[in-house]
Amino acid sequence: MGRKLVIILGPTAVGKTDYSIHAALEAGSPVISCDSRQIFKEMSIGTAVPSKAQLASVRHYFIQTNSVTQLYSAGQYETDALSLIESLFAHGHETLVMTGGSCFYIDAICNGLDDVPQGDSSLRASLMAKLSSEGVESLWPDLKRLDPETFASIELSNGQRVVRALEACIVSGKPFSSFKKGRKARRDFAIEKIGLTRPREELYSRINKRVDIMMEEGLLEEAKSLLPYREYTAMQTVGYRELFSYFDGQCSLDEAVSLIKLNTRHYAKRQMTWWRRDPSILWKTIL
RNA sequence: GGUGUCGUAGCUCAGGUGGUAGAGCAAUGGACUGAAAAUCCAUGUGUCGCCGGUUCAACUCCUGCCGACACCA
Repeated sequence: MGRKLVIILGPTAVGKTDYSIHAALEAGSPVISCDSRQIFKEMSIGTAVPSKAQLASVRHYFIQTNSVTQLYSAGQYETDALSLIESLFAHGHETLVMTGGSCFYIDAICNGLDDVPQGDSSLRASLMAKLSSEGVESLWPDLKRLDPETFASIELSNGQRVVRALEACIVSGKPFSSFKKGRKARRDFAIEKIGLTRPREELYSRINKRVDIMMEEGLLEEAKSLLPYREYTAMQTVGYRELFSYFDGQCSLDEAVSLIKLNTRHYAKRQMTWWRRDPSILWKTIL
């Protein structure tokens, strides 16, 4: 048999951690995490990082290795994870287990991202400033001029997308769309996707319960200690932003907790929407 | 017991000189090429509390009843 990457995916709180540890032990593989938030060392309770015991049972990668103070991205993850995967295969592994719920990151590993230039932080900052003060519409003329193709194809009301496209056009002097190859990257290993799922009602009640447990475990204190970092993009994370607004006096603690549950449910729903269109996923219902 | 206000979508509430109703949130569906736990888009039929009356027509006006709240006893 050839080299194979098994990706265990599924909505938040479905039960990926336990499942992937078992799968990894069986395959003699470490667990390669594919989670855009568990990668940050500052957060642990709110991101449901694996427990110490779980981490001790199998070698994990990309768990709490980076700082929220440093921008991380799907592109960065693609590079980092691919090189790790290559080296693990080179050291004799035949099957590797990856797990996580970050759809875009998983996609980057499976299909690759095109090589699109990134704007520097000051360019992005100025575009973002214009976005928030004058609205998306104010960015349209520039995008239309620099990249009519993208202008015609993206959701123009999505400010983040417009800024991203515009920033690529400006730094490169070429249209954002010209960087898109329109074909998937080739990987020299097989990919098998296993999707974990549960009946929606049950998933939602697991989410609600997990948030209560997080609060018991001290999420409030953790969030308070992270207040100094709140401006970093990585802190735009469910479980923290709601508590930040509680600290600001914008809502009661109960309201903040309810909002965490709600936003987590919304997140799970978006994850399912993303994966629903992927026919290559082998779904397993956990009961 | 009396008086008053209210009773409209899962929730909070709009509305109409009488022509069977609409917002926010929730919920559901969707998008997604370096912020992705982010960001964005779409979808609103519900005995307008119940029974009767007036009317061509009542959720809207009127009688009564039930329920909630407030005040007075």
